[in-house]
Amino acid sequence: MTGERPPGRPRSEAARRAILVAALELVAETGYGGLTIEGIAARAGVGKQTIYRWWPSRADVLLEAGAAKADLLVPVADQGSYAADLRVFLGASYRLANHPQLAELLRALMAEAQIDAAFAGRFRVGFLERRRDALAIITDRARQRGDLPDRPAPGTVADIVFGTLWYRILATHQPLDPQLVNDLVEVLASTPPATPAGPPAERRS
Amino acid sequence: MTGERPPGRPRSEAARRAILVAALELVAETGYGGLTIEGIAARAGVGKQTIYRWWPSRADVLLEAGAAKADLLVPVADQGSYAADLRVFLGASYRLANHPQLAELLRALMAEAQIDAAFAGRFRVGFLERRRDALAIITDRARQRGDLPDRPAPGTVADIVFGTLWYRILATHQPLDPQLVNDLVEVLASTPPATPAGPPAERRS
Amino acid sequence: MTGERPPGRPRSEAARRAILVAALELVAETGYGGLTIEGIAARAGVGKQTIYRWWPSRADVLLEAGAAKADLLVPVADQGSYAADLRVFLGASYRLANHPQLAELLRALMAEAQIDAAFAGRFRVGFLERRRDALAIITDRARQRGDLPDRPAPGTVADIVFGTLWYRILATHQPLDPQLVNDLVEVLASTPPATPAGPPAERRS
Amino acid sequence: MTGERPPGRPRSEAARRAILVAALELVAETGYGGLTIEGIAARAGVGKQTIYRWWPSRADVLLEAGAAKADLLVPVADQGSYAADLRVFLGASYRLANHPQLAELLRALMAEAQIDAAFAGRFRVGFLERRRDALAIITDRARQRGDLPDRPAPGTVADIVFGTLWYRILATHQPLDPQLVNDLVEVLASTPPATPAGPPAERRS
DNA sequence: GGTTAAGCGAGACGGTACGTCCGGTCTTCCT
DNA sequence: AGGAAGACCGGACGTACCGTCTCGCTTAACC
Repeated sequence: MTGERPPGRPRSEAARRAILVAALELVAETGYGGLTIEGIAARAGVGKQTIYRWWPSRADVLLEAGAAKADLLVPVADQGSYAADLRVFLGASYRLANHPQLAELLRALMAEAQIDAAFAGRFRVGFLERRRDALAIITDRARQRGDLPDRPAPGTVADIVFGTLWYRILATHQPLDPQLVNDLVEVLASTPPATPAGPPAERRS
Repeated sequence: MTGERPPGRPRSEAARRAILVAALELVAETGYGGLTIEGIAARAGVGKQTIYRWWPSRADVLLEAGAAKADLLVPVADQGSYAADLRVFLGASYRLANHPQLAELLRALMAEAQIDAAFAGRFRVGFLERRRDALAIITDRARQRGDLPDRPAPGTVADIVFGTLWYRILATHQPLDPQLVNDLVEVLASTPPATPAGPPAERRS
Repeated sequence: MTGERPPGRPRSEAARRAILVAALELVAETGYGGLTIEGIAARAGVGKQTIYRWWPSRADVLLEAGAAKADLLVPVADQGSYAADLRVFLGASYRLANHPQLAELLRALMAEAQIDAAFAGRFRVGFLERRRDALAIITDRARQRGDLPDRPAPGTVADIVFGTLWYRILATHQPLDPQLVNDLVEVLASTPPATPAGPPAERRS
Repeated sequence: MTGERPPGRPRSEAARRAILVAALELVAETGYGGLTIEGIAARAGVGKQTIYRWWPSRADVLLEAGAAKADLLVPVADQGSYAADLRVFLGASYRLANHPQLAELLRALMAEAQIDAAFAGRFRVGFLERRRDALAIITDRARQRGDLPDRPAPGTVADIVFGTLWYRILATHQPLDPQLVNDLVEVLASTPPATPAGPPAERRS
């Protein structure tokens, strides 16, 4: 059976949680530049070795602390149309990124991915691709439904959507903006939010 | 007169250049994580103090080394239409970001901006805003010309264009892609590829 | 009765012996500086707790491993005269200390005694004083026999004899030397080699 | 010329002295087991690197701190006879070793020499051999003078003298003892301190 | 034959110090 | 006054062991 216990003292769930909480608090308070393994260990009341035993770097601690949240909090339920699905997905994503603490965490993860190539891989698999997969559910459904525009391929849609979101987080520090959601939905789903009748009147003057 | 020399020995141009070259080489060889002031100084045959005297951080050395290039190499000359202007701008930008050495430099700058708030400001003013200003020339010209779509506001266009570019650089490490340029131009300038009536003479990059 | 068994699982003699053997091997291979509780446990195939349960420190493991040997192997049988007794005692002691493995062990014990005061007490009682007691048998017998010089008191004799032995072990790493035994016997038992009248039958070692 | 300065900032004499003082204080207060590089650095107000730059180990700091003292404080001036020279030398040595602070230092050095073979070599050359050389001055003078007993060779005299001294320091912690000095002088120089007339009356009963 | 009690291998835990790296500052002489 | 050299104080790194603490599992004696 797979349920067998390995020998020896089992891992402390309390220590694991204390470490994740301490890391999130510290990155919110001091920024990623001020985040150190020693600081996390001290705040969590834990030996440094306990951190090194389970995570390869401080960024991996943050990754574990933050990865699940995005999955759980951004819905991909069917809203009846591609445009509606996209709008709900974008709105939830942007709302999430608007929590200062979470935005700081995302900045840290992306920064570390630029510095440490090994972490970049784990970040891609454990976070970025998961988010793309979530969006793929929406585009797949739209294709089956028949209301997916055929020119910006789903992969390009993901590049544009996540690119715009990340740019706001990393470069302008203003992730949320309802108007931006409207513009993206309009541009990608060709469905002006309030004017469903004459969509592309302003396309060419 | 402003042209008066301050007393004492003038700044060594040779040292300045050796430092910039050493920094670029090192960031290309070892990545930003392996870039240190001591390493730059050793490679450039320079005292550490000489670096600290003129730059606030290692990232600022890179910023000076790389900032001017983008300005010079991405043209904003009038191509006759908004779509054409955009296509040329995007193509040049993407081509630039496709140099591995330059992409590594951009990754380093964006990473440091997430870690060091003071540098983030200098990076915004010295690089990001300059790129947005370049794009603004194109949208301003399009507005005067009359072929600027009014729904995605110019600022949003910049978010989408640069967001997609940066996302490719930071997250997927595949910045250049002619198809992506096509899709963005189509989506933002409303030039469906199925409309051969338009002036897509410059489509081939 | 004292022979009653306490409840619970009895101490494992196999583990005890494995620990003593592992400690002796490791101290011989890596020196005392490379001897660790974790290393002993790993080599002996034993949990660390099993060592901590029975010995206060790694040095006490060595003490138990090596203490008995000296008692057993250095004879104090009556040789007929103080000089002869002394000669046999010294010869055996020096010969013992000439085993490299045992010398390394003695060095370790004396070193730890300088570092850990509590161990120093156990070392004195469990080793040093036992050796002095063995020598005291010889001096007592000489006093009763009447051939004990009265000026270097027995305690001083012990200081000189063991001092010289330990100095050779600790400082010069050349414990054994037949000529040294001769000199010490001559100096302490007043048997000038130039006086062939005396009973130097046992001179040749 | 040899007096040329190397380039760069010269070594700080203040830091060097602060480190030696801190090490001596700490070893006296906490014993060698409680002496750490970090503790020395903290007490001296010095970076750890400054210690590692100039000394290979904490014991070498103590060696430098203590080595010169013995040379300076134990006189080898001519007292007119071998016995008198020896008595003065022994008295000064024992008096020196009776300073608790210095005795603790000597214990630390000898202990470390048992643990670290590389340090043992430096200790021998930098301390032990120097002390033997000092004693050799006395035996050489005695030989020239003609009052050196010929049987315990000078090397053996050194083994006995320093052996007894070290044994008292390491094993009994009672280095000084005027009676011990008398006994050693008598035994090695065959000159009872107050009874120069009938030297060896009690030699054989 | 089940209960109780302790020893045992294993290994995670909170700590402390290690020896190294680098940051940013300073002190020296030279240009 | 700038610059090369390099020592300085400081702080975090990642590692090695310390001595302690759970775990599940023997291995006995006792009921």
